[in-house]
Amino acid sequence: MYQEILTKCILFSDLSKEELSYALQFFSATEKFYEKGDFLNKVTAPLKSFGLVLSGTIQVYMDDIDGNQMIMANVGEGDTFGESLCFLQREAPVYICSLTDSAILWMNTDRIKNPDAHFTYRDIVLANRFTAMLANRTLAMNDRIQILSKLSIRDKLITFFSQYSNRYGSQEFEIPFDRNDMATYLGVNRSALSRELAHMREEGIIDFHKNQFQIKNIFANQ
Amino acid sequence: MYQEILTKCILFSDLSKEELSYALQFFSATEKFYEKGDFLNKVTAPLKSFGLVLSGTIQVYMDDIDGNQMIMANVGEGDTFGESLCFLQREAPVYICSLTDSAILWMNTDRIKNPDAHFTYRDIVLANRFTAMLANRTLAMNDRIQILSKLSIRDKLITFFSQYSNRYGSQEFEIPFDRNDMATYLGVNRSALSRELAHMREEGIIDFHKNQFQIKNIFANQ
DNA sequence: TTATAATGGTTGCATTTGCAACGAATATAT
DNA sequence: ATATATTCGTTGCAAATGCAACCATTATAA
Repeated sequence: MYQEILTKCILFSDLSKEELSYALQFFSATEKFYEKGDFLNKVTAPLKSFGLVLSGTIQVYMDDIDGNQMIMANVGEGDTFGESLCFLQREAPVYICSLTDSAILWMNTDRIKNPDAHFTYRDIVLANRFTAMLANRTLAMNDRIQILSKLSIRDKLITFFSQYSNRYGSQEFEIPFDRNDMATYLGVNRSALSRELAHMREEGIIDFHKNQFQIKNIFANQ
Repeated sequence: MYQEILTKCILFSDLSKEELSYALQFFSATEKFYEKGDFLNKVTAPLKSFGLVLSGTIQVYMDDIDGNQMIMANVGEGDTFGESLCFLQREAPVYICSLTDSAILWMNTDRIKNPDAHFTYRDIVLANRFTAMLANRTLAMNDRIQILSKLSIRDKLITFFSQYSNRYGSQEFEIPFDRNDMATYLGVNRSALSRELAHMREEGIIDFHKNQFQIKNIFANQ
């Protein structure tokens, strides 16, 4: 049922039915269901598993030094969370909360970290897929850091748009955020973001409608 | 000669002489020397290796959409670069340039990605060390994203300081940046950073001398 | 020593941006 | 259908911050 979602994850993409079944077993995959508002972990214990969101949305956050909550990630369908902490068996004061009703596929890396004598070629391939997942994660985080490092909203937007444009090979693309999440991703205030988007549209640099954006002549001004 | 530097890298820490030798061979390690200003890669070709800086400092950057150069990383002694791109064999328009005279240990992940029939237990262990390196990298990038996501310089500094304080388990610590690099890391203007640091000192929240910082009562105000 | 470069602090100013409040439009639930 | 919640844009205002220019101090080189 969740087949399509699984195949979106690099761990399980392009596997035969038999291989998929083996992979799920290799990562000790078990499905669990949560209701809106449920907590997925105990803060006191280190993460023994990482998760793949099969349906719904979950949020990872930690308490800030001044008591506020720092949102670390909103994780939607097909995306994973906690891989690094799980692999490193690192303790971290993170809370994982289900924003909607959700289904999570919990997995662990025990078979990678504690290989037995029968570690086979396909085990190595699966371990490499896990590594590739982390590598992809660092590249995605790097993209975000590029954006966040820009000093002005305008520059952040230009970087953000050009990344999407490159990724899709097109001047026109849809982004997976609403304005609120977009502002969070860019690290700016929502209304200031709206204002800057309006300015850029006035200047003829971009056009947009809801999540659909079009780059017109981003190089022209500035 | 570079023994101490190697052992700082998770790939090579706590290895016997014999194991170290095997690890170097496993990653096809070869040393190369560069002069200040030398380029370490050809932009047109994908990265076939990742690097460990044995001495000196190198910089990774790419051309921005508007022709400016985006600095992606300053890599100092003992730190690595290009692991993700190398492992994924991903092409990316990055420039790698030596800021000083430098010595680089080039390595690759061929033995991980193309395991032969004799893939042994210690090969698995080394592959896992590589994975752990990536996992650590994502955690470090996450810390930086936490900081960059804050909207004010004050909040960025508070987050930055509390990370260091947690890491060293002390209210007093030394940071590895000069003011310029610190401003870049925090994603703010250097003089604005100096100004905010001065304010925080006036308010008795922190004290500092050069790279030596002391948190006094960061919780008090705000 | 002297000269030069690098580093860090200070400040005036213009601009940007966060913030709050509000309203319109749309979506969702009852 | 009606009510309610969500999303998005707009705007006035105050505060934060980028920017540039300058100076002091320290480090480095000649």
